[in-house]
Amino acid sequence: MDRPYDVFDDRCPTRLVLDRLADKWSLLLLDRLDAGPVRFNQLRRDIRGLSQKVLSQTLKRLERDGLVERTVRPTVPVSVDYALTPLGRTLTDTVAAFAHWAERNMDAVIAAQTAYDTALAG
Amino acid sequence: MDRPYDVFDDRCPTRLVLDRLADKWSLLLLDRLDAGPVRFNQLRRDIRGLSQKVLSQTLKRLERDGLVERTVRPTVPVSVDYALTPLGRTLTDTVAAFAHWAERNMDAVIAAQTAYDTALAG
DNA sequence: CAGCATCCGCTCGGATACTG
DNA sequence: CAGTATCCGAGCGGATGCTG
Repeated sequence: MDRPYDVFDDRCPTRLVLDRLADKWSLLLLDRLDAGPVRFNQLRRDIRGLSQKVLSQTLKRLERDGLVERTVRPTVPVSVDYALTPLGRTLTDTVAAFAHWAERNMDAVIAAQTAYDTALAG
Repeated sequence: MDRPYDVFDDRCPTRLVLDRLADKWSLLLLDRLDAGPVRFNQLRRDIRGLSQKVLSQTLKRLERDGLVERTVRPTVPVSVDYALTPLGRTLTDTVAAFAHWAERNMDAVIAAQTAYDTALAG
């Protein structure tokens, strides 16, 4: 079969999707949602440094792309939780791999940075 | 063992690494370099839409983080090629998964977007 | 060929205040 | 609780021109 989509082509629509996914907040959100449905303010608390505005924007985009599902429960006051769709769930392994990579290889990265910087200074 | 690093903590250094990796151009570069060493202008040509300035910046950051190795060969004129380090190679599976995901699930994403948009319009 | 330097528009994203 | 609305500064990144 031929390749209908190619991320290396800047006119390919996959670029737009890649642009959304290749985002710090999107990755952290998808990773956090893997454990199960989470409510809005809980996400805000869990993902440190994520402002309410950006959280709202990012969730909306992920929902539009079909990765996240928004559920409103008619309590008083209203409660909303976010969960991964089946489509979104196909990404969690990859997303988790990313986060795990940073945490597991941080020391190697720091070492490389130090070596790089001292090589310039020397 | 305890967890020395936590990407959900905004004071954790892994956030900085995640920020670098969670970038469209970094992902495309790492993916492109998986096939083997590539020269500067070749990368520029292969990754459509990537400007020379951003290519240069991104390569330098990836080199500093220890993911990419820069090799200068004393030809005339000088030729430079970039390759993945062993550390960088530990990421390529994940990176490839991302790119492949976008290409393979594009139709589902488009369908979700259309449904989302028409739901708003209706 | 493989970059660096500069200019600059534009968007991202933080802070703040307000609503059902 | 779960958002929306607005303001605004910082920086990403494209365009252009120049170098060894």
